[in-house]
Amino acid sequence: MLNDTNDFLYPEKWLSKASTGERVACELRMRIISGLIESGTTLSENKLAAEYNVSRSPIREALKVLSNENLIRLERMGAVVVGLTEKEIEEIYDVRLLIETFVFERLVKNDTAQVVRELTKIFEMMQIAIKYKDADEFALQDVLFHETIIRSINHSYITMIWNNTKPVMESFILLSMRMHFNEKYDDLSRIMKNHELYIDAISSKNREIMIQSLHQNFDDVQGKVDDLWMSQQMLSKAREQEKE
Amino acid sequence: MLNDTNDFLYPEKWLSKASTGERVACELRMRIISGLIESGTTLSENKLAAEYNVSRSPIREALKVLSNENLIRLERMGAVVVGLTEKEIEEIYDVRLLIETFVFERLVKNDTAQVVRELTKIFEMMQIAIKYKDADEFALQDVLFHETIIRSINHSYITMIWNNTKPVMESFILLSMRMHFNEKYDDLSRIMKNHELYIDAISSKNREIMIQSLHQNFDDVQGKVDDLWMSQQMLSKAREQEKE
DNA sequence: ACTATAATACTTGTATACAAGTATACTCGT
DNA sequence: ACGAGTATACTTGTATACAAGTATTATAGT
Repeated sequence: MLNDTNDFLYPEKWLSKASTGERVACELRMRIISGLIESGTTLSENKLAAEYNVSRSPIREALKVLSNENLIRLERMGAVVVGLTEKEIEEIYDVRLLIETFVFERLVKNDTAQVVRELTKIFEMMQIAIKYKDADEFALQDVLFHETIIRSINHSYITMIWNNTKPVMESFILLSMRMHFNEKYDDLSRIMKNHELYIDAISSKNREIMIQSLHQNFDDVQGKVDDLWMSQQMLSKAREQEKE
Repeated sequence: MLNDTNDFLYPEKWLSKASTGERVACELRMRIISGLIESGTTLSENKLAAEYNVSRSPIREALKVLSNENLIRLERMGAVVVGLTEKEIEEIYDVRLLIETFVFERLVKNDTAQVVRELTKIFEMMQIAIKYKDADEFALQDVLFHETIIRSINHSYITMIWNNTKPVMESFILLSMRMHFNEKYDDLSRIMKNHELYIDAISSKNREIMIQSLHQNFDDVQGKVDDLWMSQQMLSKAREQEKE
């Protein structure tokens, strides 16, 4: 109905106790970021409600959420899809760099034993995810890793920023991981190395290592951008074929 | 009905083409930040709808907004007011410092003539607001000043952060300005001096001056925190008297 | 007096209904 | 053929209705 080849892009198991509105938001987000819904498209509440077989209430809720995330622009008549270009991806990582730097400066003033413990656990979960080639789980843990760092300083407004950027980041990483999880083991080991570096930096409170790992992050992002671009290409090709 | 002595805290003229939901959000925000609605209170959609004589739809919308701003926590039964303590105010200014520093680093790479022009205009508007003792207008222009700086670099996610922090900041500054506008002319001139410094820093692209003005900002905030505290005291006294 | 259970009153989430406004398309007059 | 104006089909914003679930209170049994 929505898309013959791939009804739901967002893992349903992550939506166990989510409301209809959240589900729609997650699904729409994935469809926008993956390029399945092209930038510039105008979405109508009624059409979406019909498409997803729900009422306008949850649709409105979802659109508000996506609007907060800068994925759509709520206009007088319809919601215009903004989408995620390379520029936006760079910008979202600007923000992550910004807040993670801030968080690090706070972290080094406190006892980091607890957070290091948590991060190590997540790190090991990521290894298991790799072992069983579970791209979705890996993406989930990857995002959780950074979330754990950010939330550890109990800064309500930094947490707020994270909450607003997380969904887009999560969807983006999810798509990217699905794309190259099975082939590019080199990249994965590089990502794991970098996460190890993060833990080291926090554990030793060493600013130099932190800067190094943040920089490596940028390289990872570049890879992810390429992946997303590939993903969007593939999806649009699939769509073309569907039309035929 | 809402409050015998002061029906609306948020300037109605700023809500000319706002929806009911936005109005409710603005009003509730002011009531929470001013301390009229105490932290820990549980708000119910039905009660709010009855109180404001509107349906639950705009109330729900407003609560979602306030939840995004960390002023309330949406729980299973009711929305719990978090409020704005000194800690949160410090944190919101952490964020502003963070993003304004980031913006400055971007700004110095571009031509700043246009933004300097805009800032100068706003600066003059602020002077007029002082001249006519219009605290609300002054607060509006003050917020607009920073918004202009932040939006000037066209960074969608930095703008997003601004959009999410702006309402709280605006309400906070509004209350603070109303509190001491008539007495403390010294503070006002200090604020104006600081804004002049901001313009100088951007105009000359001088990092030293920028840091100086950002630091002065902190002093201003300290004053504002005192004002808010005073304001909350006064309002709660007024409430006590009302009860008698 | 106290506990367990049942009834009740409240909560949110979703669906539907309605009103006001806007863009599109069509018709009529020239 | 073409422009003005109207009709129509859409849009959102708000109100209301309903359903499912939760906390509270009252009641009954011991």
